[in-house]
Amino acid sequence: MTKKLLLKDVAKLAGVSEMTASRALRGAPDVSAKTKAKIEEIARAHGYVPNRIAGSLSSQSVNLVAVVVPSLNSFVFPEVLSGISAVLKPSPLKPVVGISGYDLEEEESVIREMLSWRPSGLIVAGLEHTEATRRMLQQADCPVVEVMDADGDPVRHCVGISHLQAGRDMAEQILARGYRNIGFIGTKMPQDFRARKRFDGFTDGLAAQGVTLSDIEHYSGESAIQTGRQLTAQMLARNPDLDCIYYSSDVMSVGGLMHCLAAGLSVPGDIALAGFNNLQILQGLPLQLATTDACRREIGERAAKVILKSREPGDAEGLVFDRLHPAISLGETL
Amino acid sequence: MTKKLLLKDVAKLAGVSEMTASRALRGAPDVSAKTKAKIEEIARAHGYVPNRIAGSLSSQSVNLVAVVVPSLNSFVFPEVLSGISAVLKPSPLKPVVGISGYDLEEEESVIREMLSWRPSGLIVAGLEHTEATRRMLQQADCPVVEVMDADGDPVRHCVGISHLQAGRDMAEQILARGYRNIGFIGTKMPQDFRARKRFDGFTDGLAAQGVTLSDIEHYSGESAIQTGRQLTAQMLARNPDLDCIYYSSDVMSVGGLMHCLAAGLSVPGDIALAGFNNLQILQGLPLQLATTDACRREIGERAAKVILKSREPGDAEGLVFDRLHPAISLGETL
DNA sequence: GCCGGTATCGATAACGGTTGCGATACCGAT
DNA sequence: ATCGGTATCGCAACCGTTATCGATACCGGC
Repeated sequence: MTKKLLLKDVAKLAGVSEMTASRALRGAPDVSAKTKAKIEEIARAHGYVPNRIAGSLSSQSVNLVAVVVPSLNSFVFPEVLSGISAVLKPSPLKPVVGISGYDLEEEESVIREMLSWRPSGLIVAGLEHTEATRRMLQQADCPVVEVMDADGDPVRHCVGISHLQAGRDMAEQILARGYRNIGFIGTKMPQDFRARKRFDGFTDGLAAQGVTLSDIEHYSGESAIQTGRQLTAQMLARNPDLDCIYYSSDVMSVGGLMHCLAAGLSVPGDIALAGFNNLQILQGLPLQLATTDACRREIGERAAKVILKSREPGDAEGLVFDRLHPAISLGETL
Repeated sequence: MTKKLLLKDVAKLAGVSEMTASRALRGAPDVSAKTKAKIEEIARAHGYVPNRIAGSLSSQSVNLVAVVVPSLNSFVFPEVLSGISAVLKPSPLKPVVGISGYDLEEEESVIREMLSWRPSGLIVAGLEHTEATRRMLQQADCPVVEVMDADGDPVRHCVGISHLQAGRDMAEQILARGYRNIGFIGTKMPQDFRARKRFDGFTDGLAAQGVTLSDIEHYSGESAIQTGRQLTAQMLARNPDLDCIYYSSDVMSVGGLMHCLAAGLSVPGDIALAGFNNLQILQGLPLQLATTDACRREIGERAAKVILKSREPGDAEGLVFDRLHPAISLGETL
């Protein structure tokens, strides 16, 4: 491991000034093809890696887009991420991920950390934040997009779906098919605001037709097939009359399906099942589970486009509020 | 959105020098409790967010650990990440993730980008890299840990398992249970070196007892339950005598199980199944699938510890080569 | 009341690049 | 040969913070 190589060293080796070397390596104009080739050759040969810390400080620009999501295990956010990456790919911007762990305090500290690097944009999941976070988002001198959720007051740009509406729509579909004895299994609400809204929308939609939930089960921690299976078993044990269960996540409804398979219950004959997200794991199961597509990838794509657009020269900074309309897929379990 | 607030502004507002303000906000010594409180109060009230670009350039230190993995969709790397995060949590270091997309050229560019930020450490999945990448890892002036894989020559530190051995072990277990008509379903090899090694180890283990694979199927793209189901169906259709299938990933073996359920095949009576990784989705399925635990979380934890240790003052920079020993779980499908 | 020692604070010089502008070289046209 | 214009390059200042070291204030002890 040799001494660390600086731009000045490369310049010296090439017999040019630092400035010329800098321009050559950045592909900036005003460098002859010959000197540029020579400088690049020398840089490559010696393994020069530019110091972007210095570069960014000087140029007052950082080609990074901060993306803050609650978790990466939940199957749902990686998809948003890949939408973002795909759109950013042809641009000089790169996404950088931060994890808030479904904790608003943690989110605040992650966002503060992110903003301290002066990114070119910030994408954050959810509309609920601490007061301090909202102030930061307000004052950040880069575009800010809140994604996933469209129920609430975005600080700046927003791309998402209405989870309230998604819950209501599913309630309607379920009622339309004659189910009346309905259970709900979802995450412990304080953590996941969107799941909470789906729950509220769902009960709302039921109430509109005079139906109330027959049973409710909450769990904490990440969703898992195993958890879905166990809670379904418990719920059906204590409430055998249930004819339908709505889950706050597909992962859980898969667990429900697994229980039904094991217990020899017919779906949807004995019990109907519906989840949310339209995760890839639904493909290939014995039955096509009912779900609502959360438009995860498209949300990511659109959010990234908002960031890109606001970098174009004459951008009017018109606030974007993109409400996508999720589609329900009834599958074979409703 | 007001003018951007600099340290000098905070200092002015507090009636102290920049230096004192800097120290106060960083929790550095040599500041009286009273002035510190005052400065913190002012910074908070005005929403001051320090510029870490400038700070890092000046202090010549960046509290970031770069983590480069092939993908975040594959269920496997998020777990490694969470191991890393957990260990890094009590330290000032934060992980930053980069995605190489199972592409060595892309990996090179991601690592170059990462190193240009001068992180405090680099963790990268796999031992296979381009020549240029190896040079960068060699010359990087931060600790570098290659993870997941232990079959090969690490550039510096290494924490992983032998996938060759994992494949061999599974072959042994399968043969020990009397299966002889064995199929393999795995990713298109050039992309995933570790899957390739498991394949090689597996065929090796079979060959040691005079058995050769009866059928092989490759697929490209990410693993998916659906893909596993389809390929299993195809393979069993053209080769009904098969008594066991080994998959390069649990996600695929789940698909295999789903096919068997649908086709009314008894597992392992008609056909035995085994996968790799010990993913969480295996929990809660109708049958406990055979698999090998890839020690994902522990690998992440250990790698992070290597980074932390090398930051301790008198560290001898002894190269770490940690081979973990994955355990096979036979489940109910072998 | 003087002294040495500690607690607290500030001026200055980096850190490693890039922006802005001025300088030089080179070219064809006059 | 001179001139204007363009292509190419370098000098100096600066980006926002922190390391270093020196200055000042304060305090108890004699």
